[in-house]
Amino acid sequence: MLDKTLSLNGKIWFETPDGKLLGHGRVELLERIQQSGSLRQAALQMKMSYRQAWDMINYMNEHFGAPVVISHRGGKGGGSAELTEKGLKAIEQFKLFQQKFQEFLKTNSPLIQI
Amino acid sequence: MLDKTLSLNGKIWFETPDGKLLGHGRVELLERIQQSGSLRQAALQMKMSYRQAWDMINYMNEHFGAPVVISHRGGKGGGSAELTEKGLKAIEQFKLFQQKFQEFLKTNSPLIQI
DNA sequence: TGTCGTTATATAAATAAAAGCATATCGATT
DNA sequence: AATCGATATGCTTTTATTTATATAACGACA
Repeated sequence: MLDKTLSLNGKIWFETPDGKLLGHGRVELLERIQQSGSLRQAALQMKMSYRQAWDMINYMNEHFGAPVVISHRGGKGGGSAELTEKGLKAIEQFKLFQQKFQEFLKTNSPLIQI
Repeated sequence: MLDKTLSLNGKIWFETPDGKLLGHGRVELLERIQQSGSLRQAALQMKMSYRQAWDMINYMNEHFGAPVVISHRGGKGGGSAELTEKGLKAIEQFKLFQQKFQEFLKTNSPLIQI
């Protein structure tokens, strides 16, 4: 019998041998940094601590081949953060596979037979 | 450029509106119950506490349309646990989609371009 | 050169998750 | 009816994770 209350879901991410590198949450963080130009603002928008956001960016900067975010402290506005080409490419690529994955879920979910 | 150290990975699960219902871990637990006929043995094999294993089974029994495990206490051996048809079907179904998902990852992972 | 707001970082506090412990319950077998 | 080992479940303790707090560093600009 087909159970409509039962659905297939999941998540995907990019990883290196060291572990997870980029998933949905970090992509959203990168996008908000790109839009606001501020790590602090991005963290606030996502209701996460600045510390956690900084740790995420720091981890990515150290594990992608090159930094995904360049940050500046001091100066006008107190400081800022901006995405690198690598960061932009990472977002674009993840979204591509994310879209494919959503299609995978959408086509397979209705096929559950329990 | 193609980065061989970067790969696509992920996980899938069955869920109801109440949340996750069946993923890799619970499937393994069910399989070990099926093989050993004992919740305790299954928990020990997976190095998890009996309590945690019991909670998992209890949650599934209450959220699948019908129980996935029937347990008996007392009697010969002190008690036992066995999978229902529903439980067997759930394992089978999850493994089916899991296999499809692994193919998805395998074919897409080499396509990452960062 | 003093101010400002952000980045950067350590340390402490608070939450949440997991594990461990204790104990009751059960029924075939002896 | 006494025994046995597994199931069932509450409660305590421990561990891990997250969040909060404090403080230094920084550089454009007034």
